[in-house]
Amino acid sequence: MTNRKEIAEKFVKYLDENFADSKCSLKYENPFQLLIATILSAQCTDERVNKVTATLFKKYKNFEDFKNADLEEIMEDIRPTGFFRNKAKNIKKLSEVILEKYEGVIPVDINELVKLPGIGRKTANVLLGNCFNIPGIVVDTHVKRISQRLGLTDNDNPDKIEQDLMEVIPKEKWTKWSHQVIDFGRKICTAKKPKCDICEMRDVCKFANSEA
DNA sequence: CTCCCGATAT
DNA sequence: ATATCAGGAG
Repeated sequence: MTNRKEIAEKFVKYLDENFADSKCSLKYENPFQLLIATILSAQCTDERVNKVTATLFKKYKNFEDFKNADLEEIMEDIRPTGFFRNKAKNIKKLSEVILEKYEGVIPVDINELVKLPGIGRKTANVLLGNCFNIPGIVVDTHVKRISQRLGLTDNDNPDKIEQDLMEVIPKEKWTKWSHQVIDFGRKICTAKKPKCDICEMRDVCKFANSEA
């Protein structure tokens, strides 16, 4: 009998041994840049986001630049990241709100952040964890898939998955753990053909044991 | 639940 | 051709 807490402990240990130096793979120099980069990262690889932001941040250096920019032009500038119409609208609107309601300062509070257009708990937790040292579990596509495969959650809703994970992962590890799971998801526990043969979690993994 | 959406891997 | 990528909003 291996329960969730035991699986979580084993997983934390495994990740620390194999993904010790995982960190944010989005490139940024300040909270403004990480916020924009994370919005762009929805359903897009970080590699592509980095390619776009490399030139994007030379043109747009702060929220004023996005607020004053033409919407159509922002769309073209971020087009390769996909969902470019929604993302451009959200970035422009969010820039206006931060300037007008928050006096140009990003609110360091998840309950305020998620009120902003285009920002959900995933994006908010990325920003808070990496720029402000506020622990948060980032439930993205990798964390969701792997948590379900390992049986760390039975839920499909990201908010509920986040709650389930907060119960079994030590709070001080939340941010680091999220980066580690994402690296694990990219290299071992991939969506398509997971490398169960070389995965040390195999013996406690429902998914691995349900495969042929 | 659906829609938004381009680029790459399989 | 289809699945997938650091999701969020209506």
